[in-house]
Amino acid sequence: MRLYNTLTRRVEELRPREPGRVAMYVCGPTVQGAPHLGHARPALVPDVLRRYLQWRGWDVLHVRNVTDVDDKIIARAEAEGRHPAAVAEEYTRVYDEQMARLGVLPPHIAPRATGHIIEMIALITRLVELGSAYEVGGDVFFRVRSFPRYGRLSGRDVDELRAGERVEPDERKADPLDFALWKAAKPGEPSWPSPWGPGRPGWHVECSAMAAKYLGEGFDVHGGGQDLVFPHHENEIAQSEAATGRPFARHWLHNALLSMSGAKMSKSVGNIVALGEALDRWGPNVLRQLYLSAHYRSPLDLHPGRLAEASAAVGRWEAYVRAAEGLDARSDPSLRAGAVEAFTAAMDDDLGTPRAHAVLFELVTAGHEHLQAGREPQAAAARDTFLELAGVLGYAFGAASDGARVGPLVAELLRLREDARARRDFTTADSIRDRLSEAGVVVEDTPAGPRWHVG
RNA sequence: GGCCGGGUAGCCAAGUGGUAAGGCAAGGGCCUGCAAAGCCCCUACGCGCGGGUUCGAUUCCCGCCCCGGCCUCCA
Repeated sequence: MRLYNTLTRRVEELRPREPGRVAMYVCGPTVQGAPHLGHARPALVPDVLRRYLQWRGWDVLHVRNVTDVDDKIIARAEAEGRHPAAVAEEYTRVYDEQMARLGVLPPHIAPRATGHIIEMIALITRLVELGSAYEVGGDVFFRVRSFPRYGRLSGRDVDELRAGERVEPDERKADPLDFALWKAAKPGEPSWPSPWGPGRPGWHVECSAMAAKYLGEGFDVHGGGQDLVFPHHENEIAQSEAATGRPFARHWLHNALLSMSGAKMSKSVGNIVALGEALDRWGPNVLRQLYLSAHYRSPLDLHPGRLAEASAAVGRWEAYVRAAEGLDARSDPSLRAGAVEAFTAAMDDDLGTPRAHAVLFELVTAGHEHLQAGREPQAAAARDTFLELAGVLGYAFGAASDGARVGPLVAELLRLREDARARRDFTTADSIRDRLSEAGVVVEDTPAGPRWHVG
């Protein structure tokens, strides 16, 4: 398995600390509101990596944190007259629920920042002892220039950073580059006791503390959105490595961002699409197809028509699964072997999901050809291989349970329609089909009789 | 200004030092009572622009242009 490593700017072999066992930490949500389409990509990319590695027989330990204390959560709580923890709790649930709908496997551990204040205080204390951090009036800052490798991940030179250019720096900092590890409590804000007085943690320190707690030093993969490379991940490295003297994470995985018709997705532009609404409208497979149709390191631009394309693609897949339903599974092993080889080659090469999609399309085309030629074992093998590989990417093709309750009714109507067709009463036959279509039931005539599905 | 991505057909998107996967859309055909689904055919003399290296470059090198991101606790 080869993966691009932001740290080295190269595609490198993924060599886990323990052979066959990958420890992965991914930056999760700040639970300040409902997730939007942009939040889905950094959840889906690690999900696909994890599913693929597991399919290849590796063990994966997946940790994704929840940032449940932060300025925006506090601001929202204040505006709504609620306790910040209530806001965080609500949106943690919303996030988990929507990730489940998207088909993202839940992480094995989902630590919350507020549950790890003690670990963070211990880390900060250590940094203060070592001289890497200093306290000023209840705040504690990390001394960036004390960490020689600062800037390595993001390719920045400390002397060229324009800290303070866009935002007035806190004048108590010894250096404008320094960042907060601990923030003294302000009235009305949540706070915890600490050696520096009541306060709350800075953002970056939670990931350092929680990754260390659950994955230890030098774990394998650390992931997140590209926008987190600087300063968040740079700061995580500085804090962690300054404290331990050891490498923090071996492989840094960053997904490119999403744009909407060429524009950044942001509240001020007003082009945010809520993940929940997109799921309602398109369903998990279509969204997943959309995200995986581009390589994870390429920017993904959404515009009208893009979702429709993904929907058409998934529709083609679903149509084959339906067409090959019920075929005996006496398989043609050569068919699976070839597809698996192409699929594996694509995925091993830095998670080449677009090429993996091509393998799926080719399986579907081959399957239809076999089906049309009456070669059922091969058609069944194409279906089974398709379902297996699509499953590795997280696609789910369940039975059409939606229609179960109306099945007998539809069957009766189709029987009436067949009678009409036998009489060449096409007006009645088409009327029945049209009415079913209006109700969401698609009818397709085949040599073996009519088939129907919801959709 | 610095750093990081990206610029391949109408749209999306792989890929390679030797002549461009796959999908969507469009067009033609087959099948069908008509559809739907499916199958077949068709679609980039060209891979942002200009140089260079080479027998040969879209793929390597140099310069430039355009788009996006980060440089502020944005996924």
